[in-house]
Amino acid sequence: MNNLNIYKEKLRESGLRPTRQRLKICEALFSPKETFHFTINDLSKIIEEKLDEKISLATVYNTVHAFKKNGYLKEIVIATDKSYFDTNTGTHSHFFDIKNKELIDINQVDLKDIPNPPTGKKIKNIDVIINVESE
Amino acid sequence: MNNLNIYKEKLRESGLRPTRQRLKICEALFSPKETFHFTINDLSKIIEEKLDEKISLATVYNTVHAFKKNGYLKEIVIATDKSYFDTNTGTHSHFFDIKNKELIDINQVDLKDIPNPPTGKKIKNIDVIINVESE
DNA sequence: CTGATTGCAAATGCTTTGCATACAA
DNA sequence: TTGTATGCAAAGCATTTGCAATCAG
Repeated sequence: MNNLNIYKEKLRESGLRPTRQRLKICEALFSPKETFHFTINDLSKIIEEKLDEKISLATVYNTVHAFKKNGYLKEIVIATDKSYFDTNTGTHSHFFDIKNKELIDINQVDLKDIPNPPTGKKIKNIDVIINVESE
Repeated sequence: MNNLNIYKEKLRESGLRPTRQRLKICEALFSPKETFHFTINDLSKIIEEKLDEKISLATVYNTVHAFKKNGYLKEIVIATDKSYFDTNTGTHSHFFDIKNKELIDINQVDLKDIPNPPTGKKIKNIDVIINVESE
């Protein structure tokens, strides 16, 4: 695997030891051509079924959070009971179909006017979710 | 209490029986002059401490969901592990300070261009959350 | 070696459910 | 009376934690 060394390097840069588990997780997340959305449970299943490796849930949680902190993943805030993540870390927005929990990336939606934040606070980021439903 | 009959009427209109518990919840939610944000647990505490009544959590959950379904409450989608609700049911947006879990209402933020939804789907509503942090 | 990482199982916290009891109409 | 609502405790889930065993450097 050629990407292996890239992943190792990436991890080391972030002060994360390139363990077998983390490399598998990198493979699952970053080797697909297209970016995608997933829950922790999705990811765990992908690794188990497609990459033939069983990684403890605790480790998957740890790693996903570490990756998020280092900017390799983004969390998507939607009206669900679980956390969704996105391997697309560029600035963009989403359609969300709450019925089938389907997420679709779209170009960033710009606002007409960005309101001034309360005194003493600064804007960190803006989440825009366009909720849709089947007609 | 003068509002009592208004609440009773409102509940009946929605096919909800005006029980003692539901009326207390109405009082907690709709008698304050200002709208506000809350979690189920917040609401439960308010009723217990300020209205001197202990209502089962299950009932509070039931009622809040019934009120949401009938449009008396809105749910706010933010990056937290619990559900937040808003007694302000008008169209508006929010600032959210993730550190202290503080929500602030703002006028609705309009988008420059609303992207076309995927074929066969229609837009239901758009959530805009402006995440802020203390400087 | 030595601290970082893993994995398991237990714990946590929010929310939902089942079901007997109480209540509104 | 009769279906609705309540309340309790138990169950369900997603997520986190504690800690001993394992691994990377």
